[in-house]
Amino acid sequence: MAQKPSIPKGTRDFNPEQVAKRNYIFNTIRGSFETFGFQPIETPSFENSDTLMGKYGEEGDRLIFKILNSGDYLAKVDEQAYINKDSLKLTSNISEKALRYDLTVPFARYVVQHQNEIEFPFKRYQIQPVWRADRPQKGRFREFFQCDADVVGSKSLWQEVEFIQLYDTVFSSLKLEGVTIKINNRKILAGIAEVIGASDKLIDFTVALDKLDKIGEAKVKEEMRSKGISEKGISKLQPLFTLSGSFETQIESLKAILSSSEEGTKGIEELSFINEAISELGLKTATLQLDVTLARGLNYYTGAIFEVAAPKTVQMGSIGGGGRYDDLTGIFGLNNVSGVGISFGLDRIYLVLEELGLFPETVNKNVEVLFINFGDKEALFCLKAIKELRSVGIYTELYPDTDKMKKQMNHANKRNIPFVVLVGDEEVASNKYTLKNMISGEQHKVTLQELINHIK
RNA sequence: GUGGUUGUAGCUCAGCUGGUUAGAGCAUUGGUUUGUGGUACCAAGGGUCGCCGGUUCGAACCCGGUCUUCCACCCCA
Repeated sequence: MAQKPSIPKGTRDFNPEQVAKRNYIFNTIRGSFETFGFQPIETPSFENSDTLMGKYGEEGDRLIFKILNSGDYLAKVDEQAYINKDSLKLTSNISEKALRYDLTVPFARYVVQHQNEIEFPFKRYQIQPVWRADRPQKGRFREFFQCDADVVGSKSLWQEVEFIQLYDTVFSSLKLEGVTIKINNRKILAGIAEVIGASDKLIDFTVALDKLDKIGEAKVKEEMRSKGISEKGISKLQPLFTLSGSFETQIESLKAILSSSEEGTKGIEELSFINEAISELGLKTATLQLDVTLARGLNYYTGAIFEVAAPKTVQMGSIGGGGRYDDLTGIFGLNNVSGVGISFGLDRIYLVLEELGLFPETVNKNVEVLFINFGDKEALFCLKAIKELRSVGIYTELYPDTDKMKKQMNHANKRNIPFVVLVGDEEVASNKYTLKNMISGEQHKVTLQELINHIK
């Protein structure tokens, strides 16, 4: 045998059943997006590098797939950078394009580029693959789909409220009950950093805080110390580590901690507004939870931050995330256009639904009738009938070759086709069809009309 | 990027401390049954043991490298 072909690390092939299941998720999400008033757009798989670089933090830049320039790409390389093995500089010399890393930044670029055609506020959704040069592990791939819905051009907190409802609607439609929608606000994180005198270390501080439920209080403090946050500041954080109770009680505790920070207080007001609205409106199956440790690495968020956790019975990272970004289009030259959006991780949702057995039986619409092929004369006779069946929407196939009956029947069996039609000399002569039910084994001679009625 | 783990037939896996022609189940193909599938029985085909190199009289097994799998970290959907 020739050398076995393979696909790159972190990528996957999908068989017909998997595609059917993925489409089920896509269709459910798309349906919800559209009922909430979002319209679809698509953007290219790859963008100019400078559109993407620097938007996801240092770590993000490393995980962006760069596309090698075409032609003699070494010709334009900076000699000095080459000699010094200066990868950073060399990269910008030999690569000017990169695969998209998420859908939010390309969307911001789209908004700026098409600002004169767009009627604001603009609600768009986008379902496309993204690529990350990450090490694969459970639920982490190098190519995966994101399903994003964003609104730009409105600062209203009602958008945040609607996005929480949208999450709830989608997961309820997928019968995935018990998800937790975690919410936080960047202003609160900034406020806390301000209070403890670590405003300049906001990122380090939030990254450490984010790990609280994973590595525990002691190690979080340790990490903060190693990042240069003062002991005095860390001690001020103490109330945070013991924060618990309902959304409202947590809000009250935060108010006390953040009373001296204008920004922090603003964040609290925003969260309260959203929580009160959701309490009034109710959620179908999801739970809204305040999580002050929720940070998310993407550094373009400025207001609300969302993350969705799968039900506790499954071990899976977040299955969705999002937030508000006030300045994203500003980077591309369009100021004062605030955006907020959420994302669904299709591939992870798939794994969760699979693990919990939540895919409906009927995702895969199968062929219903297979006509056995006895020869060219009979096949032509069959195709006339097949034409009729198909015209009334019955999924029908003719076995293409005049193989042995046993083989043809076996084929129907393997593919779980429920009905088989046999047409030989006898049937052609009498203008009838022998219809066999593959499950019961029964068979009858019927007319074309009876055949259709029986199957429909 | 760091650390660990995995790779034997199409699939799931055996293969003792290195020792002759590498096995099983399922799947495939043919037959018992040339107008009847699922069951049964019989038979056959299919592997340079991920790849490259090394140690050895001898390597699926030991060593090094590389790719791949899965996991933890980093980070994240």
